[in-house]
Amino acid sequence: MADRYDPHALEPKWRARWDAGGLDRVHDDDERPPYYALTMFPYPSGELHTGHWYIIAPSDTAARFRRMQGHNVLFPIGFDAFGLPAENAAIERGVDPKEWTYGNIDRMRQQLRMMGASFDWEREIVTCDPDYYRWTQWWFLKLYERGLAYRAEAAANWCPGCRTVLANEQVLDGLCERSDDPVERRFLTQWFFRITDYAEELLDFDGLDWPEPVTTMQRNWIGRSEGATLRFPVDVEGVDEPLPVFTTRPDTVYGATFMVLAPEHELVERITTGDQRETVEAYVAATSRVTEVERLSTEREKTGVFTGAYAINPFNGERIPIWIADYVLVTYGTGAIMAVPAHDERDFAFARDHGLDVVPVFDHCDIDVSEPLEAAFTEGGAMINSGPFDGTPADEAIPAVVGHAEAEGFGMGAVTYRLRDWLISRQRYWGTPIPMIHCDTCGVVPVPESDLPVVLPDDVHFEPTGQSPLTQIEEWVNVDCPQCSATARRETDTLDTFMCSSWYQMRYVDPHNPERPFSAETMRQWLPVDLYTGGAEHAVMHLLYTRFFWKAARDMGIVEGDEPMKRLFNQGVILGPDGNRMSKSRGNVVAPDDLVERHGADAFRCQLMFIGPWDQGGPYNPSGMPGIVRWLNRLWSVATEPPPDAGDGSGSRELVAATQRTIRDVTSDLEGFRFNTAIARLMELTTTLARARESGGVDTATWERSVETLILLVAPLAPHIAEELWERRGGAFSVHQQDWPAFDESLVVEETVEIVVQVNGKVRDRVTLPVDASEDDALARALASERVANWVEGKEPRRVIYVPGKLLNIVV
RNA sequence: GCCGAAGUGGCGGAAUUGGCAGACGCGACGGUCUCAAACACCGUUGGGCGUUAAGCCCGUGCCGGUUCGAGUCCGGCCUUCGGCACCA
Repeated sequence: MADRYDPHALEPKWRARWDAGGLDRVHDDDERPPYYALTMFPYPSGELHTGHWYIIAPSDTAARFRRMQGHNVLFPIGFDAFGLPAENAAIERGVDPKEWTYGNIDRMRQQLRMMGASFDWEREIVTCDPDYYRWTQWWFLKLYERGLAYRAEAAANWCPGCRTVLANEQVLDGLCERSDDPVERRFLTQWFFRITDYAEELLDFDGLDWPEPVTTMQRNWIGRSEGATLRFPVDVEGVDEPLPVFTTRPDTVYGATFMVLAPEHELVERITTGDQRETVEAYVAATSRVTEVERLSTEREKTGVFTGAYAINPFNGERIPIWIADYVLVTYGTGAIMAVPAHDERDFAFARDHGLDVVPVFDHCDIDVSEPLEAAFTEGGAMINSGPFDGTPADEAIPAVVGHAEAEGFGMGAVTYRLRDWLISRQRYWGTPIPMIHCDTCGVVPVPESDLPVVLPDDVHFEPTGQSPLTQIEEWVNVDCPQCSATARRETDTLDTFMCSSWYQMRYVDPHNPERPFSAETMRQWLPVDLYTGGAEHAVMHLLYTRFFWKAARDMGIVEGDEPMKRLFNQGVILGPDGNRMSKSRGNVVAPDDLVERHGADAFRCQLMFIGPWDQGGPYNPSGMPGIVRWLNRLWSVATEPPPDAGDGSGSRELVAATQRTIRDVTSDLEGFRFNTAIARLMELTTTLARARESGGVDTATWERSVETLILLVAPLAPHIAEELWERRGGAFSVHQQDWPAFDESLVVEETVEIVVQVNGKVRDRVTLPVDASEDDALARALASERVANWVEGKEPRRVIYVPGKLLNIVV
C-alpha cells in the first residue's frame, strides 16, 4: 500500500520547489497571449482572515485555469498599505506606523504564501514604499497640470473619530464609513479632483462586462438629472443678478409660489430684510448645529424661515417670497429652488406647514383641481393656470416651457449631477504627502518632478489634534520655494488612500521601472485588466475613482482605451457559521491558519469554493470540511493505487465517457466561476474511478488516462496535491504547465438513451430507446409498457409530445 | 419610500433554452473492518398513505394564471439580505 495523503509534508515541499523553479514568475517576452487577472489587494491589517481566502483562493483557481488553457497570465499581489489603522495604533499604543505596517505585511505575506496562490512575488507592490508613492505623487502633479486637481474652500465632511475630512463616497447615512462616527460639516480649504468633469462619460458602461448591480449603483451615485436652469430676478435693492434655480420640472413654473434657498446660500445675507434678520440668523446658526444624520432624515419636519425678500417669476411677473430651509442643499444644483407645492411632495409639505399658496398647474383625471389639494401630484394631463401654455399636454410641456425661457433669455435646458468632486486631502500622517509647496510670493507651487518623492518623515509625534502631525515637523515643513527660493511651507495634508489604489493595477505591469510609472510597451501588452475580482463594497468608491483615473490618464496620452477593467466579478460576503458577519464581538470568527494547520491549504481552498456559488457568499461552517478531506483522500487513493488486475475493457467505454463529460462540465463551470459544481463533478469522477477499480473491467490504458485527466482538472483547485500526484505518476514538472484536457464529444455519444414517459404530464415509466428513435417508435414502445397502459386505459391519445432524447408525454 | 438580489430536505446547495426536483457534500440512522477508533469502507435518508410489496398522493415562500408539462414564464402579495434615500 502506498503512503497516505499528508498535506503537511507535501504542501510546503511543493511551494519551495515552485519558488526555486520560478514557476509563478511572469515574463513579458512570453509568447502566449497575455491575460491580466487581478484580485483586489489587501490592507495589511495584521492577519489574513477567511474573507481574504474567499476572495483570493478562487481568483487563483481562475488564474491557474487560464494558464493551463494557454495564456500568459499576470496575477499579481501587493498591499494597500497606507491608512488609518496604522496611525491609530501609533496614537493608542505608541508603535511606529511604518514598523507596524511592514510587520503586518511580513506576516500576511507568509500567510498568503501558505495558500499556494500563484502570485509572482517579484512584482509585489506596497503603496507606502517611497518607490511606489513617488509615482502616486507624480500622478497628482499630472492631474494638477491638466487642471484636474484644484484647491478650494468647501463644506467638507469631517469625521471627529478619524480626525480628518472624508470624500462624499466615504459617508454612509451621515456616518463615517470607517468609524461610524457622525460626520460634521467644516469649512476648510481642501484639494479636490475634478471627477465631475467625467460625470457623463462615467455613466457609459458600454462594452464592459460588469455586474449590473455595480453599474446601477454607479449610475445612481452619479445621479444625472435632466431639466432646466431658470433665472428669477430678485426684488431687492442692490441685487441685480437674477437667482438661478435648477429644476427637473420647468413645466410647473407657473405653479412656483415661493423660492427656497439653502441656509448656506451666499445670497441669504444680502437679501434678508431688517425685520427678518434676527430670525434668519438664528435659523442659519441652528442649521449649522444640526448633524448631517438629522438633516438627511426624511422623517423630519421641514423647517425654514422667510427672508423678507421677494423674487419675480419671469414667466408671469408674479412676486413670490424667498424662504430659506435646510431641506434645500447648498451642494446640489444651484443651492436654490423654485417651490411648486402642487406638484412636489416636499414643497407641498413645506407650504402646508408654513401657510404658503398652492397653485396647481396641471389638471388630473382623478382630482378636482378647483378644490384645495390634499397632496401634491406629479403626473398630470395638460397645463392649466399657465397663461399662454394652458392646454399644452404633459408630454409636450417641458420642451415648450424651456423653449420659451431660452427665447426670452431667462433660462435654458440643463443637466445636473449628484456626483461631487473627489475630496482627496486628509489631515493625517500615514499617507502619501501631497507634493505641493505654499509660498507667500508665488502661491501654490508644485514640487518639481525631479524632487520626487516627497518622503514622509520618520519620528513623528502623534497627538490627536485635527491637524496633520506633519505640521509639527518644522524641518520637513520648511522648504525653499522651487520658483523663488524664498522660505516656503510644504502642504501637510496627505492623499486619500483611494488614490493609491486608483492606479495600482498599472504599476504591476512594470513594477520596478525607475523612470516612469510603467513603460508604454508593458502598458500595451497587459492593460487594461482582463478580469478583476473583489468585493462589491467598492462599487462607488474605488471602482469609480479608478475609472476616473484611467480616463484622465487616457486624455493625457498615458494609457490607451476607455476603461481600466474589462470584466469585473464580485464575490459574495463570507459569513460566520451562524450566518452573521464574522466579528470578534460575536465570537464567530473562523481563523484560516487553524484550518490550514489541520487539513492543509488545498482542503481549505476547496471547501471555500465548494460551499456555494462564489458571487453569493454565505455562511462558512468548518463542519463541512470532512467531505472535502474524504474526497482528497479518495483522489489520492485512486491516483496512487491502480486496479490490482488488468481489466478486460468491458467497462472502459463508460469510464471514457464519464471522464469526457467531466472535462466538459468542469471547463464550463470554471469559465463561469462555478467552483462548487466543478468540485461536485470532480468528486463524482473520483467515485466513478474508485468503483471501476472495485469492479474491474477497465483496461490499463483507459484507467491511466482517466486518472491523469482527473489530476489535471483538479490542478487549478488543489494545486499541491495535484502536483504531488502528477510527479508520483511520472509526469514532467509541473502539472501547472500542462495543457488543459480537451473535450472530445465523439467519446460521449451514446447509442441508446433513457427517456421519460409521461401520461397527462405525470411520469409513469422510463424506456430505453435508440438515440435516433422516431416519435412513432417511441410511442409504440411506451404503449407496450404495462405501467403506461394502465394509465392510458385503452383511451385514444389526444395529443403526443415527443422531445427526442428527453421525454414522451401522452395526453388522453 | 425607491432600486437590486434571493426564498428549494435537518444544514450548505444542484437542476443549459419550461421536460425525471433534491446532483455533490455535511449531518443523522443502520451496517462492515477493528480490542477500540478514525479524516477507512458499504447502505438508507423530503413528507404522507400502503402490514410487506408493487404502487399512489403531496411537495421548490404565499395566492392566482399560461402550458401537454412550471423551481424555471406572467400577474399580485409575504419575508430576508444588500444598496440608495429631502438631489429639486
